[in-house]
Amino acid sequence: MTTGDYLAMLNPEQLAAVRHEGRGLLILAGAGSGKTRVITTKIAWLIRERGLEPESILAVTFTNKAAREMQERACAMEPRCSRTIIRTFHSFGSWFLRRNARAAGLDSSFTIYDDDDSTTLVHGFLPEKTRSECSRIASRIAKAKDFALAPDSPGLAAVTSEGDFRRLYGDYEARLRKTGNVDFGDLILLPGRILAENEAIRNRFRQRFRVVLVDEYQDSNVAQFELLRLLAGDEAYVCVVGDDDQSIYRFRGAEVRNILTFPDTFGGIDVVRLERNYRSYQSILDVAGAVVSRNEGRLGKRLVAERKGGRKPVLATLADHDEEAAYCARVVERVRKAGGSYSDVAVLYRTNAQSLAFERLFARIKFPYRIVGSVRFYEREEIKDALAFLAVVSNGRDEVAFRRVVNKPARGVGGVSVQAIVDEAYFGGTAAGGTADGELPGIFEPGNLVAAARRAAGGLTTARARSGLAAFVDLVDRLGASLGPKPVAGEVDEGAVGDTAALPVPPADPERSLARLVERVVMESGLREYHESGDEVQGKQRAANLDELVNAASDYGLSRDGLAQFLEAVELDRAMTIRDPDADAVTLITIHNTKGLEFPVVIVTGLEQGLFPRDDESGEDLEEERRLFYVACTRAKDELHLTWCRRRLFRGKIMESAPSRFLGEIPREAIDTAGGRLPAPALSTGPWKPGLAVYHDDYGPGCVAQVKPTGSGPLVIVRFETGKQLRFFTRYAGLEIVGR
DNA sequence: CAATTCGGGATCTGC
DNA sequence: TCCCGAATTG
Repeated sequence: MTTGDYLAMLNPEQLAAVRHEGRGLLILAGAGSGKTRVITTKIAWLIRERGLEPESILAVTFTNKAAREMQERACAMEPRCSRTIIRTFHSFGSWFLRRNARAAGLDSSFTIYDDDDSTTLVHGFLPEKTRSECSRIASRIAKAKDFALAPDSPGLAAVTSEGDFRRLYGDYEARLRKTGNVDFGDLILLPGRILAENEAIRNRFRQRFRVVLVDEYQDSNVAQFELLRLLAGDEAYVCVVGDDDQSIYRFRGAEVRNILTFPDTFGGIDVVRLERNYRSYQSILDVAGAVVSRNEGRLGKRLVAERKGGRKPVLATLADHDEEAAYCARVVERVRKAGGSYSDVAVLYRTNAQSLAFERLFARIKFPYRIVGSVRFYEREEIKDALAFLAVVSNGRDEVAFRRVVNKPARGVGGVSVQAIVDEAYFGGTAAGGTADGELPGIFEPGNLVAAARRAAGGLTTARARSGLAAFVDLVDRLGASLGPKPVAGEVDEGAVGDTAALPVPPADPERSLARLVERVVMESGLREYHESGDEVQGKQRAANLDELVNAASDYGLSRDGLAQFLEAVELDRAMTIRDPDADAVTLITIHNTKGLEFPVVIVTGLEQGLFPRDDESGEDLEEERRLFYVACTRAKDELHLTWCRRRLFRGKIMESAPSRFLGEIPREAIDTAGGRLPAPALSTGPWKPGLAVYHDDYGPGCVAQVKPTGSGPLVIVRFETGKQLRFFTRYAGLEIVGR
C-alpha cells in the first residue's frame, strides 16, 4: 500500500474525522459505520502525516478483543503502530500502576481481584454475614469506585443510604491494601489518584501522551472520565468515539452522560457524525431506529444504509418456547437450502436461561451450535482454584487466594485453623514463636499468610490439621523456590515511562516455560484428582480444562515475572476459551455479548413484556432496554427475525405473556408478520374473568373481583375468603383457577 | 471437619 | 425448575 492509498477507502465524514485537528473530537459513530477503520486510520495518519512518535499516542478500548483488533488493523496500515499503546482501560491502568507502584503504596507484583475475590475479602471481616450479603456489599463498593467515590466522599450517599456503608467500604480498603492487591475499580482509580497528587508523574505522562483516543466511549464510567481528564490535561488532543444508542452497561456504572455532555465538559470539541451504515439493509435499520428513536436521552442521529432495500424484518408470533426454537430451526434450514451455512445464523436472547430450549432442540435434530459466554473459562471452579494456588505462590499476602486453597482438596484445615493462621499473620509474629523454623530471622512480614501458616502449623489442635498444613506450606515453598529468589521490594524503576507494552516473551525451551509450574500446581496440590473424581462426565471436562490452563501458561517464562504476567493476562482477559471458533455452528448468544459482532441472519427472541423489556419500568431502565433492542437488530446484515411467545416456561411454571411494547413501537408497514398480525402492545386478559374461583398458595381460596389488562399481562383483584382483597399480576402470582 | 439435606431466590456482566 | 448456600448431622 503506497502512502495515501489508505485514505482512499474513506467516505467524506470518515476522512474529516481522520484529518481533524484541534483540541479534540467526538465521533458519533452509528452501528456498522466503520468506526474501527476511522480510529486505526487516524493513528496511522498521525504517525505518517503529522510525524507523531507512535509512543506518544494512547488508544483505549473496553474489551481485549477490540484492543487486539485495533492493534492488528493499525499495524497492517502502518507497522510503527506496534509501538503505540493500545490497551483496554483496565490493562492501561495496570500498566501504569506497575510502573508507579510505590506512589500508590503497592508492590509492583500485585494481583488483580475480581468481584468474587472482593466478596471473599468482605466475608473475611464480616464472617457473621452470609456470602450473598457480602456480595451485595462488594458490588456497592465496586459501584462507588465506578463513580470515583472514596470512603470519605460526601457523594457516597448516592450509592446507598445504608448508614454503616462508609465504614464497611473503609474497612474493605484497609483490608485490600494489606493483601497488596487491587480490584478492578482500583485499576482506574489509583492511576487517577497518582496523577492528581503527584506532579512529577503527572508531567511525565502528559509530556508523553500527546494524543489520547477512546473507543466505545458510551461505555465509560465516571472514574474513567476523570482518569481521561487527568491524563489529557489541557494540551493533549482527545478523540472519543462512540454511539450513545449502544450504551448498554448502565448496571455496571457506564454513564451515558459522559458522551452526551462530552463537548461541554471538555470544551472546544468538534463533532463528526458517521451515519452511513455499511452492514445492514435499510429495512433492518428502520426497525432498529423506530424503537430507539423513542428515547429522550440521546443525541439523535439517523442511520442510512449503503445497501438499499432488503427483505422486511419478519415478526413471528409463536405458541411457546418450543415453537420458538422450532421456528429458529426452520430459519436455519432455509438458509442452508439457499447455500448458506450454520454459522450464518445467530439466535439472540435477553437472558441466559432462554438458551436451554434452543440447546435441547438443536441437540436433538443434530444442528451444530455454540453458546457464547455463558460460563467463561476463567470463572470455572477448577480454574479459579488453580489460579488461586498460583496467586499464593506469587504473593503470600493474598488472603483471598489463601483461604480458597489452603483446605482444597480437604487437608483437615478447617475454619478454626484458618482463623488462627489469619490472626497470626496480622497480629502475631514477634510474640508467638517468630523464630519457628523456615523463616529467616528478622524478616517478619505482616500479613504474609504462608509465613504465618509455617509458624502456626505446630500449634494447631488436631494432628490432621498440623500435618495437612505442613504439607501445604511445604508445597508452596518448593514451588516458590523453583521460580528463583524473591526480588527486593521497590526495585521497579518508577521513571520507566518509555517502555512500550510489555508482552510476554515465549521461552525458547519448553522446559523453562511457566507451564511446568502450573502443571506441578495442578498435580501436586491434588486439585486435578479432586476435580476429576467428582461427577463422571463433568470430571473429565474439568480435568481437560485444567490441562488447558497448563497449555495457556506455556507462553510465559518460568520466573516470578512470568507468573505475575500470566496471572494478569488471565485476570484481564476473561474471554479466553477452549472452543474451536472455526467450526460451522449456529451461534446462541445473549444480546449483551453481541456488541461488535455481525451475522448474515439474526433472530431476536423472547420479545415479551417482562422479559424484553425486562420490567415494565420507565425512564432510564426502559431507555437502556431500547438501546439493547437497537444493538440486537443492528447485528443483522441481510435478514432479521423477531419472535415472541404467547406462553413461556418461567421458573418451572407456564406463564401467559404479552408481546413486547417494542413491537408496538415499530410501524406496521416496516415489518412482515409471519403466523399472525402485528399484535397491539399488550392488552389481553387471557383466561381471567371476574367471578372466577381461584386458589392462592399463601392466601387460600378466593374469587376474582376485577381484571385489568396491562403492559405486563392481566392484573387481577382477588377477594379471598379471609376477607383480604389483593392485586396480582397473573404472570407472577401463584394463582390457580379452580372454576367459576 | 465433611457429607447431606433443606429452603430461598432467580438479569445483562466489557475489564 | 434448578442451583447455591446454610444448617444439620455423622
